[in-house]
Amino acid sequence: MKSGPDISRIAALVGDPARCNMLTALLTGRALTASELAQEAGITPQTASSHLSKLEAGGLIEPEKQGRHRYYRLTGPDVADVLEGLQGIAARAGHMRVRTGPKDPALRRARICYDHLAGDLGVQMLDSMKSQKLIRQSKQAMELTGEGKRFMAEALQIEADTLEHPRRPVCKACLDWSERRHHLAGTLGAAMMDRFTELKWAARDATPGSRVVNFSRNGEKRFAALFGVPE
Amino acid sequence: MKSGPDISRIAALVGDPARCNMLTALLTGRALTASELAQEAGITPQTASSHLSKLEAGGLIEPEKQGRHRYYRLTGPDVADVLEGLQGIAARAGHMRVRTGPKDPALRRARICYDHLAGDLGVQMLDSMKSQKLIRQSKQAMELTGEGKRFMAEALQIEADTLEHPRRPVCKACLDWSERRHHLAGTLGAAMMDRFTELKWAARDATPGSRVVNFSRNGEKRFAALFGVPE
DNA sequence: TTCATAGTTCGATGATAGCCGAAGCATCGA
DNA sequence: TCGATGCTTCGGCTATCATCGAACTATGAA
Repeated sequence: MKSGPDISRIAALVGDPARCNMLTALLTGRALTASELAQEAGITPQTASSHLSKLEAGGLIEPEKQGRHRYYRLTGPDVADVLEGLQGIAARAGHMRVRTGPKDPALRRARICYDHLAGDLGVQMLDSMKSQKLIRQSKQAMELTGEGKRFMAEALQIEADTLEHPRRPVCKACLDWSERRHHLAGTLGAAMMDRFTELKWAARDATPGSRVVNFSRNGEKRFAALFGVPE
Repeated sequence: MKSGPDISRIAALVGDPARCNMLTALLTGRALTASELAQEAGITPQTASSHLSKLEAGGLIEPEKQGRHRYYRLTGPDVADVLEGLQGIAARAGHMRVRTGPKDPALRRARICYDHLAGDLGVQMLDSMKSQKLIRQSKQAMELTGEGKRFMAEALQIEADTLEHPRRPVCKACLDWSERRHHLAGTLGAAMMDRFTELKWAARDATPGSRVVNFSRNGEKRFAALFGVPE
């Protein structure tokens, strides 16, 4: 009888317009930062923070800490299913709604994430390194394989021994801003980006504050020879 | 940007504990009256009425008027899907909840609905009559087929001509209280119940106010020979 | 170290909405 | 025609909760 609060609590979380805007923004599969979600919902960061902790407590989203950012994503496909089911009912009952499309193609292609490569090309690189068995991922940790160490030495003149650092892992999965998947961070990720720059395969955009990375024609070709091309 | 209220409105409908209790009560597939839903939610009929009109406006439930009762059911399987999806998420995030089982088996078996047969046997009868092509259902209206008229005359000594009435249809689908499906009302439904009583196949329970209909052993056998048995 | 940015916590405010009592319709039974 | 029952509408009360300003913590950059 009095055993009220269960499914209605979850539904009430989705029932607030601000939270709902956040969730539908996450429905694309991309993980977004708290600030981005606040902007998406049209509310201040304080309010957003409150909403986000409620959504997390309700098990609808989960955070991934990334430096001073906090990326949020949906906890699973079942959450997305429910949201899409609600969309279907809402469409039947009244007004539709169109989601805003993807933004800024330049940033999505290749950009700097602190000191390593991110964007489509960054994700592609990590994917390729995994399928080539240059990197082995076990549980939380990632590490270079013997094959991987040889590859780095031959193809990019990077000696694995020089990468060790007391407070920073060699390999680290870093959540990508434009994709839902990870790219490669850590000292290896930084060293590879450095090498790309030295080899004049790529260069950071001249515009101050821009995170865009421009690949040369030759650089893109060499990159593709090692790691393939996205899509 | 400001195009806020759509899917969150639907979710907010489910988000209220009282409304949510109503919806989960309807999740069994049975249609329930406004009063029953009020009791299920633990609120007064006034409050329930307000909730029900909101749920109806949101396209989650639809009413079927039945005399002075108002039966509500979920509008479709997609609504049930969303509710079950929410249950899954809620179960993952916290406490489960067990639904109350079915009630009062005697009433569910066979009972009087105004003047005709309802319950498992009533639903079974209409189902059987449809599959035997004794009744044809087109759009809203139902009518006896030629085959059906012969059947009534031979098996139950009911002449179809005598059933016509200026303000009441011969055949009418009536929503069953215990099942989600319809049984047969109208002058035909009433005439058949009368005949069952005359033939001593069945009798209304002696308890004052009781709606239970008791079938004799012989009556149940004869009934089953014509219309089969439920389940 | 110092500054800037991302994010959180706290407290006060204000609006939304659930709730029930009382009264009004509608339908059924006699 | 006259109650009785199921359901709805109206009005007022109250509590919940979203919102934001201000202040605080943590991480990265110079």
